[in-house]
Amino acid sequence: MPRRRANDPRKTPRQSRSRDTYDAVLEATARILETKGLEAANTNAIAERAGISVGSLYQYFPGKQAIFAELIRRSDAATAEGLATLVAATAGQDLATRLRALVHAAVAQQFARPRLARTLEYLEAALGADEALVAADERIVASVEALLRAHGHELAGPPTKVVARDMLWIAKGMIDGASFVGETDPAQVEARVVGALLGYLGVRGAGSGRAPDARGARTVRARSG
Amino acid sequence: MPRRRANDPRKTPRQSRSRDTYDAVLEATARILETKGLEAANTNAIAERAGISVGSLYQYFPGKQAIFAELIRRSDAATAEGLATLVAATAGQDLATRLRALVHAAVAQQFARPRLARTLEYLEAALGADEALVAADERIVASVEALLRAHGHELAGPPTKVVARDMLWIAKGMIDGASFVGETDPAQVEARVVGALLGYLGVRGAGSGRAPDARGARTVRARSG
Amino acid sequence: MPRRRANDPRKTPRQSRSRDTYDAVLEATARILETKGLEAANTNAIAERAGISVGSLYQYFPGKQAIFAELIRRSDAATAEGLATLVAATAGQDLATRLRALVHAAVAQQFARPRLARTLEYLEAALGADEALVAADERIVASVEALLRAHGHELAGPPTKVVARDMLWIAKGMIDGASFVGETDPAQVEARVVGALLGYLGVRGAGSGRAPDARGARTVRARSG
Amino acid sequence: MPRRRANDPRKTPRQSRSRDTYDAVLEATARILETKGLEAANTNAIAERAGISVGSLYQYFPGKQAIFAELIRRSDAATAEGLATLVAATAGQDLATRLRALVHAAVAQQFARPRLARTLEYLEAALGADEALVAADERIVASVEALLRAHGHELAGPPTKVVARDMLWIAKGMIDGASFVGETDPAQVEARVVGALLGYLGVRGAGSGRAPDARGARTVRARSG
DNA sequence: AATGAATGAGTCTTCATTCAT
DNA sequence: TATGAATGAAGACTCATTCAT
Repeated sequence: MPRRRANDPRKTPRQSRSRDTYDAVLEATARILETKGLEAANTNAIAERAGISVGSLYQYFPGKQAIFAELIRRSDAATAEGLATLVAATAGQDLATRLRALVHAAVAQQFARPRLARTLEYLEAALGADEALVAADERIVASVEALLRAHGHELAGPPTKVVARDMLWIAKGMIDGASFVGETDPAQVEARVVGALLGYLGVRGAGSGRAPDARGARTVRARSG
Repeated sequence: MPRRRANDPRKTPRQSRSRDTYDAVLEATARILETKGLEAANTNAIAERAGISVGSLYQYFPGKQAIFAELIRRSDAATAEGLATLVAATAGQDLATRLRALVHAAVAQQFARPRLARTLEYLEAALGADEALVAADERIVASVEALLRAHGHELAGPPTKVVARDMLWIAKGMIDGASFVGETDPAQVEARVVGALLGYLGVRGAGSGRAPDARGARTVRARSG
Repeated sequence: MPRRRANDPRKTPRQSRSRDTYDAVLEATARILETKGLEAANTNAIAERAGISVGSLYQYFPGKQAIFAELIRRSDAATAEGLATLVAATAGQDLATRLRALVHAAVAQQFARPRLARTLEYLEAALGADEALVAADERIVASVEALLRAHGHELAGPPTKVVARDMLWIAKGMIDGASFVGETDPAQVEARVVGALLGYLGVRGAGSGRAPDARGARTVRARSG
Repeated sequence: MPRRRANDPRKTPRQSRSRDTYDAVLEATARILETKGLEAANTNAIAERAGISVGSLYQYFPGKQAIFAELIRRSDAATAEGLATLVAATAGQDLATRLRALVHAAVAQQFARPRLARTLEYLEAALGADEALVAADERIVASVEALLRAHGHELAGPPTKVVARDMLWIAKGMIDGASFVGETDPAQVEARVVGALLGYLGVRGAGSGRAPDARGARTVRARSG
């Protein structure tokens, strides 16, 4: 429910002391969301967890929603950043290898704080878009698009942007699902996600140098059906 | 404020009058979730929308959470039911066709009430599992497993159950994403999802009788990377 | 500070039970304003004094300001009503006598709850006008206008309406002042106010049958100045 | 929240720098009261408007109430001063002329900052009397008393002090009222107030050299009533 | 069974005041 | 002396739940 006030932070803290307090609020909120969920994330609890008073909290954020908004912004910005970095760092390698790197990072993040990720996702939808959010999202999609173009995807099928988004949703869906169901081995998840992405692209993970079935990929015998 | 009481409905109403009231509460809740979101779904609003008094509401449900829980249960049960029916109804057809049928139904449901679906999903995670929920989930997975087995999947790769789950998460991720981003053409989404699922299974949609790139599938040229 | 919500009561209570609660809130507020002042009139205190819970208070009023607004409305309506009644009841009597009756009532009201009257006055200005308030004010002025016309005022000087307003302000100023300074004899105040009003109208209280100086009126010898 | 501390300023600043800061606080408060009202006059806003820090504010005033108190004191002192000066300056002129001068000043002040005047009045009543306030009030009344005595009022009617007070309240009532109702022409108001005062004193404004009805005074035909 | 008024704990937010720097 | 970050008590308002009718 969007409040009347904007969800932008009240003051951008420059001094390190302020910066610390600011970050403490965000981290406290993240911890509460992770451990007790959205309902437990009230301003008093956040302030207490951050080791400050409610009054101080309101000196940095105009309201509770703004804390959530900033948390989402940071999370999305970090993802965008990480993705771009990884895409750049793996330039020259083959597609499967590069995807594996990206998926590895995504899985790691989700498995670190599954509930937080899920809650922020819900909040992102509930709070409504925001310039910064849209920008981060664009960067994320752009990174994947760049990757696809580097491997010749633009030649066929739906627009690259659509394909990039689909890949992101596939990965997100599978990773969320796995963590929700309680899977414990990130490597297994990772392998299956990469398999799914390559499958979606119509590329069998041939170049990976190992049997496709080893961990993730699979084949369905063409039978009666 | 989540009470310790169970989330089971207070009584399973047999009489049709009671049944109507009970359903009215659920439908009212669904409508509010869809149109105004979780924050607006308070017991007073629900009762009013359902055309009854709060007191009556509490005659059928032990608390607000129980209404949500039942909504989720029904939604999941309906999905399980529908899936099983579709799988049975399409017996003998080829895999791609059968998947297309399933995905079609899933897309239709999500596009009908996107916000409701997303909110229930969040609530399902926030409220925690529940016998009935687990049961429904099992049935859903089982339907897909059956489908896979019918087409010879059990022979290779990860356990069929894991594959089934992955497929469900892939579909859910893509469909949610598409509706979130505001895609308007269900057919497009459907085609891409089917493509992704077949790709994941290592089956190129050859049997579908039309060019794979037409709507959903795509190929990546093997290049340098 | 006008709140976002309107200052109209939430529901106009028809049943006597509700009506009682509604009135209890208003009376409690009046009592607190009279005895402890505006700062002490918080919703918790009001509810407690009214013998109800805060929740109930909010079932009848959308907010604190609305309680004040209604209090003002009632006070102004009562004044308008009383004035109109008195003017009608004294028809046929001479002007001085009629004014005396009006002033008598005004003094009585102010002396009954001086602080309440003053606070409501402040709030009326702070809250800003309101249809009902304006209407009551019109009726009040109209009563005095009628009185003036009945005694032939319309023939000379500023518009009757302006004169009527002046008279009201004169009376209000003097009565407030007297009660503020702590005067204890209402009769004295009353006599002086009547004298001032007649003097303003250019009518010496000749017809009153007693020496003008007896209690209120006075004469200044025309001397050097 | 009224603390128990006295409302006296913390220190009477002698140095001009301190004096400036002190005055800046008072002026800032006055401006806020005038433009945004009492609710907006919080210490942070005052300090900001005064161009100082809250800390500094508390170096000069023991609390918020003390600022208001000093503002009232100054306002009343200025009124007392102005009145005394005007009375002295107009010595030898006739009563109507002298009253006109006083009323002119009063109207000018009220029309300059109507909301401020009204709010201070409310605060004066709410905060309760204070030595300095009482002293200023005595001086104000004394000025009017002196005026009356100079024109022979002491010979008849209620004590001169009472008459003086009445005159002050009449003027205040009318002027406040006029500004509240939104009258825009100070001259009109002025004329009517002078008329009312002379009428109260039993003096028709004969000496003023113009028709009494022209602007302010009026006559009521002695009719039946 | 149904009603809906009543409850009051809990939540968000403000702001007068203090105090470390 | 000045600063302004920090404090936390207090206040407005909501809403899940109960219960008298």
